[in-house]
Order: sequence, then structure tokens, then C-alpha cells
Amino acid sequence: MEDVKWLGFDWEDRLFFASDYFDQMYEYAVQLVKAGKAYVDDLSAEEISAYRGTLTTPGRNSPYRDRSVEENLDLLERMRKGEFANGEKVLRAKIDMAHPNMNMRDPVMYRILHAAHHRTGNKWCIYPTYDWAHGLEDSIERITHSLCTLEFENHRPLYDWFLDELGVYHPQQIEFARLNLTYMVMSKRMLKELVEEGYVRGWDDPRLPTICGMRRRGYSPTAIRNFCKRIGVSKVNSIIPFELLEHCVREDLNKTAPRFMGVLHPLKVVIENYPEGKVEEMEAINNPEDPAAGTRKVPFSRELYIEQSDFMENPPKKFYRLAPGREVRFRYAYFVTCTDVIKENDEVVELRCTVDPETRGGDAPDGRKVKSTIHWVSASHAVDAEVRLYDKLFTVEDPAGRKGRDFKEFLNPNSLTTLTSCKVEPAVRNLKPFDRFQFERLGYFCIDPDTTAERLVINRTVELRDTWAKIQKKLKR
RNA sequence: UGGGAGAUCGGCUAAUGGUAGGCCGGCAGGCUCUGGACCUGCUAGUGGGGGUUCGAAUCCCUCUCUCCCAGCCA
Repeated sequence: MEDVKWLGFDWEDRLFFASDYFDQMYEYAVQLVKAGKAYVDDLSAEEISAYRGTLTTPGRNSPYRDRSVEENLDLLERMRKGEFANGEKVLRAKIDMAHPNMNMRDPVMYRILHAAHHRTGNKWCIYPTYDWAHGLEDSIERITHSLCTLEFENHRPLYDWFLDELGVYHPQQIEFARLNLTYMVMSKRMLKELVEEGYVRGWDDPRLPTICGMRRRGYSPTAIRNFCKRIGVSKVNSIIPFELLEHCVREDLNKTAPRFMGVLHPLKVVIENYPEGKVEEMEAINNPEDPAAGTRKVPFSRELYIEQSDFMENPPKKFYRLAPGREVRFRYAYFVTCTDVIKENDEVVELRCTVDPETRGGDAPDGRKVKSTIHWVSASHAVDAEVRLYDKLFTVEDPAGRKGRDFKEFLNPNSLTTLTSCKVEPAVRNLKPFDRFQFERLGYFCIDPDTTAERLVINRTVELRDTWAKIQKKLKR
């Protein structure tokens, strides 16, 4: 309920429980028995199943089907009173054991369950089945339309039958296709399995399509609602590309998320012509899409970190970022030229660079241009953070639809990557759990509730669209 | 093989007898202190066959394919 509210819905004082209608439902059952439309059956569950027939062959009548109204009334009353054990008797609708729709072959209405109910306690030991209760709740609440998913289409004739036989207010049941996402499972049963067997960290694991999971991942209510609007509602069984959801998330977050700088895979940079101990506060725009978001100060100093992937010693043609001898812009700071590369065992461990003091703020007075702008953080001011990167939970588009295969076979072993040596600008430390923001050039992120005074934990919601990654793929081909 | 439901660009979705449109993706270009965002253009579809009609995605017939149903689950 909390999740639904977070999504932006409010049912005001209209929170209803089926169990509030148990008395009324029982009265309705008595009414059907009196009309000769329901009977108490002594058959066991297995026997009922055997008597039901199959999809292509009709069922047989139960030997108890023709009990008198008086006997049925008496038996039902004694079921309610608790005179029988679980499974000993059921109340069934008397419809047609040869009906082509299996749901119409004398469906069970009440079964005996000696169990406490979370709202009615021990008042009842017989409980209505879904098919029996569903239409009654809708009718009692006088709703106009009852929406449900496609698999209940076969149940609509029964929904209609109960209401018509009772002669009560008759809402209309309308079915629609459930939402499916690529590389995901959506069924409660499967999600429960993932949670309970520890394949994910809980119902709010950011890899799950649960509302609390998406919230923890950093998806906004607006994004989720826009997504739902965009995909529409229909009766066609379809699978929506996960990428469309991500698109909607980016679309909203681009407009609303404040920007920060953070380095996921740090590479140390020393600015040789920048004095030791000097610190400058560079002015940065919080959100270029929203001038009202204002600006902030970001400290710049002699020792910085940049992203490892923003430097290449031997850059290919279309690589615009930092390389030996090349000048790029450090966002909101200076034009920086790489003068030297320090390596240990063939691995680049540090860059020596120089700044052009004339370019403070990020523009050259002589009008010269650079091919790219990269992000950075000041080494001495940086805050350490753990960043969790999420990838698709499954390796195939439709893990639930692989006939004869367990969906868990397709779990992506790399759906979670934890980075522990990330360096982020100091202002990020002021954010609260669930706050959403962008690390410039990297993607959208949010503060994970695992964050404590000692530990900053950040979830990556979704990457920015990455044109460079696309070019790289092309180059490989 | 009984019953129910469905089929429109690569994906999703509009058009209910009158110009097959939108979004996402993809491709090409523009712009840019985020290779982001934004802007422009292009791409591409009515499952097959027959019929009714001046005119069919839409109505009729037929075929094909897909999904759901044999819980005292929901």
C-alpha cells in the first residue's frame, strides 16, 4: 500500500477487504442452496478432480449432487459451525458437469479450512474461493468495472453466472494483458522464488521490477507512470523492451535530477603547473535543464581523479578524450593537456598534466576548441563511495517463456557489480537515501538506504545514452 | 482434437467503412562546456486466401499461427 501511494495514488477512505463481506457472502450461498443451485459435496479433492473430466471429455455428476435443499442447508450450516474436518466437504455450484468451459463444471464455492484469518480471527472455518468471492465483492462495492488479467477470461462466465443467479447488481469484468518486460520475470510466484531462495537481496532489490525495487533503483514515480501511459493497455500478449522503461526513466531524470561529478574507476592526475595546496572553488551548474536548480562550488586542486576510460595511451581515430599530448576540457575547470604517462607493469597508474591558466572556468580566450569535456574530482576533497551497478537480471528476453526450462537457468551471474573505490565530489555526501541525481557523463544514480555515517552507498539507476560505446562496437566490427 | 482470447512498421500502440498515424529503436545530419539533452530528416506495417462495397486494418467466409483453461490458488 505504501508503494502504491509512493507511485502517486490515493484511495482516500476506500480501503476494502473481502473478509468484511463474509457474512453477506454466506447469506448469498444459502440463497443459492435454497434455489437448488448449490450443493454440499462429500467427494475428496482427488475425486472431484477425477469427476471433472478433461478439456475434451465431459465430467460426471457427483453422487451427492442431488441432495435435497433441506439436507444441503443443514450440511452447510454444520460446515460453518466446524463439525467437519478440513477437506471433508465443500459447497459447490450446481451448473453443468459437461460444460465446455471447465470452470463451469460445478466449481467449489466454500472449502473447510480450520485456520485463523488475519482480520476475522477464528470466526470462520469455511472460506470462499476466488471465483465465488470475486463477483460478490465487486457487486457489494457497486463498482462499475472489474479489471483483471487475461487468464481470467475463462472465469467471466462464472462471474456472470453467480451474479445473475443471485439477481444482484452486476458489474462488468474486463480483462487485459499483463505487463511483461524483456529480460525479466513478472509473476509473483517467480519473484517470490528469487527472493526466498536468495537469488536477490530482498523484495526491494534494485534488480527486481517490484515498486519498492524500482524505487530503490532510483526510478521516479513520474517515469514509471509515463512508461505505463506509453505502452498502453490491450489484450495482446506482448513483451515490452526493458530499454523503453529505461528511456522513460532517463527522460524524467534528465529534467529533474541534479548533476554531480563522480569517478567510478579512478585514474590519478597530477597537474604539474598547479601549486600544491592551492584550492579553487569552480562554479558548476546543478541542472542545465532547469536553471532554477542554481549552481554549486566544486573544489579543484593539483591532484585529481578522472575516469580510467577517459584516457587512452594509443587512441583510435574517433576517441576524443584525453591522450598523451592532447588537450581536453575538465568540466567547469580548465583546459588540461596530458604531458606524461606513468606506468607500473605496463599499466597506466598516473598522468602528469598541465593546465592553461587562461582557460579557467572552461573557455579559451583565444577561441580555440577542444574535442571533449571530461569529469573529475579533487583527490583530497573526494568522498569514497561504494557504487552498485546493475545489469539485466536474466540473459534471455523471455526467461519465463522457455518451455520445459527453469527460468532460474537464465539468471545473469553479472547482474550486480559492486565498485568499492569510487571517488565522488563532496556535495554528494549531503544527499539522503533515495535521492536521485546524475553523475555527469555516467548516468543516473541514487543514494542507497544502506548508506550510513561511515559508508556512502550509491546505486546506478541507468546509464546515459552512450554514443561512444556504440562507435566502439562498430569499430570492432 | 472441447472452450475462450488474440494477430497493424524491428518492438509497443492508434485509426470501427473514408489520407494507415504516434512513441521507442535503427540510420543520417545539426547543435552542444555531459560523446548527455535538444533539433531535423529517413527507415518501416494491416498474418495468408477469397468475398461484400464507389471505398476494407475495420464487415463476411476460410486458412494459418500464438496465448489461456482440467486447484478445495489468485
